[in-house]
Amino acid sequence: MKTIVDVANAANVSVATVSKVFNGYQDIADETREKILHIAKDMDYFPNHFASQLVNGKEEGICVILSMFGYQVSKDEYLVGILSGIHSEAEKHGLRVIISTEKAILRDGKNYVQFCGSNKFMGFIIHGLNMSDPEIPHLVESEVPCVFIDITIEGKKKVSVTTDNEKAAAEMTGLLAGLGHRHIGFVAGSVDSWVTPERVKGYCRAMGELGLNPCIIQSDFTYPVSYDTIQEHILKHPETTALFCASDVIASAALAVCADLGYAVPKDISVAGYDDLSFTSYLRPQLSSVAQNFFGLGAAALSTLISIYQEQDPGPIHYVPYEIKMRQSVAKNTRQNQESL
Amino acid sequence: MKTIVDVANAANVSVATVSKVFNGYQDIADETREKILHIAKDMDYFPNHFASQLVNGKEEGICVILSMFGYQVSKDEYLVGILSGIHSEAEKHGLRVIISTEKAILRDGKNYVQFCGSNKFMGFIIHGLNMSDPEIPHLVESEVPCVFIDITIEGKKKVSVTTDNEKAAAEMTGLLAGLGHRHIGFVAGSVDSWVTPERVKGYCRAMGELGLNPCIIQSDFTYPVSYDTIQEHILKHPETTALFCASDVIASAALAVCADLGYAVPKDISVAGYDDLSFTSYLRPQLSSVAQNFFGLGAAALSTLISIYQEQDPGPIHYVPYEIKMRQSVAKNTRQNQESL
DNA sequence: TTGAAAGCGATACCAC
DNA sequence: GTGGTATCGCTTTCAA
Repeated sequence: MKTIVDVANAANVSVATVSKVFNGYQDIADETREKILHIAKDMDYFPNHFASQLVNGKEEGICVILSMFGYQVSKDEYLVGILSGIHSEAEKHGLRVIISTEKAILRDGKNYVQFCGSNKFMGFIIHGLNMSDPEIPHLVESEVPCVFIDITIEGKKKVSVTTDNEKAAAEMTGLLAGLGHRHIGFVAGSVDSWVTPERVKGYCRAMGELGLNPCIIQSDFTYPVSYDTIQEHILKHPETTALFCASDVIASAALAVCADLGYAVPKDISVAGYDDLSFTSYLRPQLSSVAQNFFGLGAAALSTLISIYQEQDPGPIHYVPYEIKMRQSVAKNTRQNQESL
Repeated sequence: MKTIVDVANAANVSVATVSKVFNGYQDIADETREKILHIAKDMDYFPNHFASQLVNGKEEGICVILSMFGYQVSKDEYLVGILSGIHSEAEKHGLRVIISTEKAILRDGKNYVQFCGSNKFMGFIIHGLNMSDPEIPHLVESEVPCVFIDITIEGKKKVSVTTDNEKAAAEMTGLLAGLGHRHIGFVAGSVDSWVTPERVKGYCRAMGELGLNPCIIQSDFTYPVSYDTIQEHILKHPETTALFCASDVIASAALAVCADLGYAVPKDISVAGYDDLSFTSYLRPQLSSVAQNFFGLGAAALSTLISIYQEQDPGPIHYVPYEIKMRQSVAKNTRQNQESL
């Protein structure tokens, strides 16, 4: 690989001059600049990033920690949305983004704080964090800027970015009730997920305010478990006229259960999902859902990280707007089992 | 941030000793090593990555170029599969991976070759390349190791990694024909995608070998366009008993068209997709599909890149095995319009 | 407008 | 076992 010395020699100037050209200094003769630029391009020279970083020590990278990355299982579309949002925003600021897993960071016996310092990162964006990781407390106590997606963690220079799950769940519940539904079941996702209690809370609050009895159907985020759980529930509670599911995958299972049990959606049962992944509109009936803005979540995570890094205080939590999409799978309640009225 | 000097001072040793401890040298007294390690951890010191890189110049990073990243539109689940595979493999080799877009690389007037050299990357993994990019020819002519996913490009240290689209399409076509289908339509994706002609070729070859008339329905990879195109075709060609779609999204549209037109799937029409994204099993009927191994594609891309980098010659193209998943949406042809027999 | 030279932080060879 | 120091490639101040 060519170095600045090679370019300087070829151009018959000093390395200082070459350096100045690449760093936008204006006190260089146009002729000299052109010559240097031309020669550099010709030999595919560009300043060694490590050497530059070493001397002018400005951090210009951020690290995204994706716990579940590197495993066969992780193939969820929303991750692409988040990453895409992060990149889009990073591009605007000229920041480079490194995606890593805990395992990769922790190798060689180092911890997150050391890793950040060693690489001069502005901070971390963390998603899907495994809270049992013993190194996390140390990170949280440090002053390393961190943005957590979909989980709240308190600490200095620590901010959470998420959808307002409680509000969204409450709103969807209200909409279902507004369509005349009284027996609205909520199919909850995994208990160990941070978003689960939030969504349950919103649902329960809304039901309470409406004077309705909440009914939680505890499932997880997988299709097969959801299918079985929902089927069992419907058989036991035929009075159910609406199912609000904590994810679109769960909602797909609900749709399948209804079809297999001979219930028409939305005529007999209304079904709503959460996330609004792209396949929801491929389903028949098309799924109503709480649309999370994953791209926005990623973009917000990055811009929040920048502001923490710049010593601003954006507050402990930042909500990214959601949108409720009503499609074919939800309709007015037409069944007459509204004994609670 | 603390430097090696701070640690050396605190431990009352020289910087050389500290350096040796962090580089696994064995000629250090256990006692000294422990002391240094302890002090370092205590002040969250870890060798500055840029300084280390500068002196021992071993490249240990690879760059993934994702053209369509950073845009709202890209939210396809398969990207996560590919990235996940790349990361999984990178972790094994202790390589760091940088994900970037052309735009981010090309800023400051540099090109791909310069970017690679400046960052001491082992090479690039490129997906979704925009071939009209004027800088690409220069990269291809260079000796920079590159692995292209789903596109073939010839050049020194240039290898393609892909699913054998032609073979897979031919195989699926053969399976459909084996079930008695004679009028098998192929719904093709965007013409400007590299995989499209490959899949068309496989389909046509199989049809030809079976003595059947190929019938290409030209669409793109979007749902709405596919819906309209397929609907039009079915109305014009009611003899069609099977639709082989170039993607699962297209196949979802086909399923919807059939439902809306009153055709039962698979009784009246069989439908097959391509990709096997996770939502295919949420559909009713569950979609038969050519399952691409996206994780494997990513992992293979990285290991191939390593071998090119090491001056091995893995050949111009590497195929990652696919799998054909037969589910509910495909069945034996029961219609009697087999006039071509 | 250009260049000499002092570092940036870490590594590794060579003495001791 | 430990330490002195040249060196990696580049940036930037200061002089010329």
